[in-house]
Amino acid sequence: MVSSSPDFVAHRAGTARARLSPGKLVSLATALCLERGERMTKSRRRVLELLWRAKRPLTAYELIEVMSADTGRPVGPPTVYRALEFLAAQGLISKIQSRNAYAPRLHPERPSTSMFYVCEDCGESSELEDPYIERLLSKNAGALSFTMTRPIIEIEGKCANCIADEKT
Amino acid sequence: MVSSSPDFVAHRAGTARARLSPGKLVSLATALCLERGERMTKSRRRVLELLWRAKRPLTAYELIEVMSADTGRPVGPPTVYRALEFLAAQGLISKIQSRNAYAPRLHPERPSTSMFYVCEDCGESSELEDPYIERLLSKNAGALSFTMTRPIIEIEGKCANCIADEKT
DNA sequence: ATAATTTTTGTTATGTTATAACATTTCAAA
DNA sequence: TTTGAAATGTTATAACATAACAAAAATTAT
Repeated sequence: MVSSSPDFVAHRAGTARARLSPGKLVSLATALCLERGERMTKSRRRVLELLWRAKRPLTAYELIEVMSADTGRPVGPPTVYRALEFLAAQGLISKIQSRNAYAPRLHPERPSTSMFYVCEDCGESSELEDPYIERLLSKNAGALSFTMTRPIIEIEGKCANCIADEKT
Repeated sequence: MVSSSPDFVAHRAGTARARLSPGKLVSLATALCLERGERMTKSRRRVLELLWRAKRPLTAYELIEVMSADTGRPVGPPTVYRALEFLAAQGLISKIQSRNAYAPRLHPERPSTSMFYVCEDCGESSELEDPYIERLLSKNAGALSFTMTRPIIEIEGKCANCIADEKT
């Protein structure tokens, strides 16, 4: 994993939600937690905000680096992994399995599954929801007498920018 | 990761190919490699066979253990990872990202993408192909000006056996 | 056949990702 | 304001994966 420090630009996205400011997003997330009787603590908030501001999904250790720099003291892996686990359980983020990295979900208030289009060159990811595909997958599961609980859909490929760059 | 030793029973599958004997499968794989000017060497063959015989996807370190026991001498991680890399490049296996484990592909001769239904209780996986879903994903990619090269589709849930067990 | 070249494997070391276990602190309810 | 539950800090280690280079095996050219 390359260890350059993350730049802070909004995620690319297929929906309006992508344009929420970090503050707004954190407010929304906090409200969701409140509704659910969960606590949006300092490190959880910080992790969510860092993921939201990042240009691409970040690894746990990238978060650890930034948060350690933040506080001037070393932050242990469990701190970050616990925050990630919590945020994922609340549907606020998803793990990008193919990169061992974590991305914020654009519509945490929705139960529907996020699909991620991940550029194999630059690592940027775009999130999309497609309930129709989700239903098809669930239907296929049925044919196997399998009960679907959590689809993981990650599309590797190249983003428009990287394709353009290749041609120059 | 639990480290119990793998049992050797055929993968569950949605197609006839699942019933190929390990010998037949290895022959087919060898033939494919030959066509392509690639070599099916001893450790590659052994890894493929172990994955084919296993009841569920195996981790690299499970393979290392078995192969070390096989030969009476320690097998290093690079040996296994290199074989896995080769087999994946030939379309003979897929990595199950959500479990850091590896499964054989039922139809290595086909270019189409495999989807894996993975039981979160017992770890068994069933493979399915669905060109229609693949086309939908590719179409969505287009809407993002994204060129799809490799979809990763893993469905977590519960297999029929584990659901039945729960009810007893 | 044998030298030269390429591919594969062996070996050692290390890098990266993630969790276990237990002490301490924080927070909210009683 | 105690008390109990949840969250965090800290240390250690487990689990997953690759880099770098030496040795061996297979392939090709001579």
